[in-house]
Formats: sequence, structure tokens, C-alpha cells
Amino acid sequence: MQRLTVQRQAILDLINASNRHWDADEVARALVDAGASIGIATVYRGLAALESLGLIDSIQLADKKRYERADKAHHDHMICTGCGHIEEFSHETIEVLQQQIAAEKAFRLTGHQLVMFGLCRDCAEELDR
Amino acid sequence: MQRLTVQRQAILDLINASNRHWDADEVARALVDAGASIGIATVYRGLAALESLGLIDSIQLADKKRYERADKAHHDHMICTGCGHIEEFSHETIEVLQQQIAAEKAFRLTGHQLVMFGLCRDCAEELDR
DNA sequence: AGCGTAATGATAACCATTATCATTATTATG
DNA sequence: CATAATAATGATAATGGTTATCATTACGCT
Ligand SMILES: [Mn+2]
Ligand SMILES: [Mn+2]
Ligand SMILES: [Zn+2]
Ligand SMILES: [Zn+2]
Repeated sequence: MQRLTVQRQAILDLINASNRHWDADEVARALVDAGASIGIATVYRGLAALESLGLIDSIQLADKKRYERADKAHHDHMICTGCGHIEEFSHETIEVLQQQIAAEKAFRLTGHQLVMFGLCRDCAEELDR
Repeated sequence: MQRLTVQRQAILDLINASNRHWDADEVARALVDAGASIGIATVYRGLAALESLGLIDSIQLADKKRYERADKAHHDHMICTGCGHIEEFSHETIEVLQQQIAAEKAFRLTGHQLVMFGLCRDCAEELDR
């Protein structure tokens, strides 16, 4: 990315101003709703460009990729299969153990993604009721 | 699944006879190459049906779903981004810590997927050379 | 101002997966 | 056994997220 265009700045601002995990379509809709003019292809390219610079982070879910602010410490995700709510967590021991496992297998670790699935408190209660 | 048809039995046998992580297309091709007659739609349906019965397991990767034998103990995966090699591992402490984290957040945990990315020994050496 | 190049946006293409639907196979029933 | 009910198959269309194409526009620089 050589140019931080107005479109890319708008994407970055939108994501940085929230704690959500956005998919490309949500970003496009939010920007258009806010009066911006941006095509969906530009959103996809902008998200990829911003991520490659480390300005935003992403998680790859089963159906789609979701983007979030990069100015938070590394964390993993717990997703409610009932309502879609995403809870963040981090656990230093889990991180260290992963490095140990990689070392044992002679893997040069470059990244990881831990996603836990389940029901949030509300959805679990609703189900029990 | 009410009927374990010859097609579904063939899918199950193929997967059970290997340690690979198969995608739908690979399963279809392998069966056709082995002389079976099976359509790709039937493979997709068969894989889903077998999984829902717990007869096979799956991991959801970024681009596609991959299936494997279910008669192994639970494990997670480390994937080489160089050659695609998939290494399996399991770590009891990581499993327990996940349950603790879920309990703290009042999540009713139903599953998880931990994928580590990196370079296997061979690919790392190749890169250094 | 003019040139070189990166980015945009509409749209086509791609790819994995699911839906449709007529046909076939299997199971249940008389 | 014959036949009805229904589940599964397979060819193919459709879907949905994402990437590629390409003409046009915007930007940075001299
Ligand atoms: Mn997050
Ligand atoms: Mn495995
Ligand atoms: Zn929920
Ligand atoms: Zn490798």
C-alpha cells in the first residue's frame, strides 16, 4: 500500500472507532450509510492492505473474514453460536504452551487462531427455559 | 441419516483407511479413481451426514472444510503454510484452561478449534538456505 | 501542466458449498 | 411378491464470499 487514500482512511477510522469484528459487507454498508462513496471491491482491497500493514487485525471464521482494531493486545475469541456474540480472551499460559508444542515439532510458528464455540450466558439461559 | 448407502459407506471406508485430512473434492476424486460412481453433491451430503453422526471429524480451514477419521482422540492442528503438511497435537493443559476461561465468562462451551500456522522443519530449512 | 503509477469501482469470474428436482434405490406395508 | 412411501442420488443451477479484470480516476512528483 503506497497511498492511504480517503477510502482506506475511512475504513481504518471506522474500525478503530469500534470494538466490533466487521465483515467486508458491514464495512461497506456502514461507510455508504455514513455518506461515503466506496465500492465493495475497494473495501476488500482496503481491508487486505490495512491488514498487511498491521493497522487492523482479522479472524477467519467458517464463512467469512472479520476485521477488528489492531491496537489491542493479542487475544483469541469465544463465539456464541446462538446470537453471534464474540467474547475476547487471552491466556498467557496457553500462548506459551503453543510455543513449546511448536518447538517440539520443529515448527517455526508464525501465527495461530484459537476459537471457542458455545453459548453465552443469555443464550444458555434461554435454551434452559 | 436413515440409510448408510454404498456411497456413504465408501466415503467412510476411504477416510477410515487413511490419516489424511480430506476435502470434498479429494474424496470424490479418490472414489471415482477407485472405480466407484459417486457425484460431488453426494460426497458433500455424505460427509455432512457422517459427521453429524460422529463417524468422521472435520476441521474448518480458511478456504475449505477437511474431514478425517473420528476414531482418534481429540486433537488440534498445526499447519505448514509452505507445503500444507498438517501435524496433529494435543495438550491436556490447554484443554483444561479453555474450560476454565469459558467458565469465567459463563460460556457453555460446545467446541473449539485451535490451529497453529507456521513452517515445518523442511520448509523452514528451505527458506533459510 | 503533464507524466507515471496506484487506486477505484463496476462487473465478471472464481470456488466451495448448498439447493433443486427428476430419477433411482431402499424400506415398509398389504 | 407387489406396490406404495420415502430417502438418497446425481446433474446442474444457484448462492455467497472473495478475487480478477479493466477502463477510469486520483495522487505524487518533476
Ligand atoms: Mn477480537
Ligand atoms: Mn487431525
Ligand atoms: Zn449468545
Ligand atoms: Zn512444510
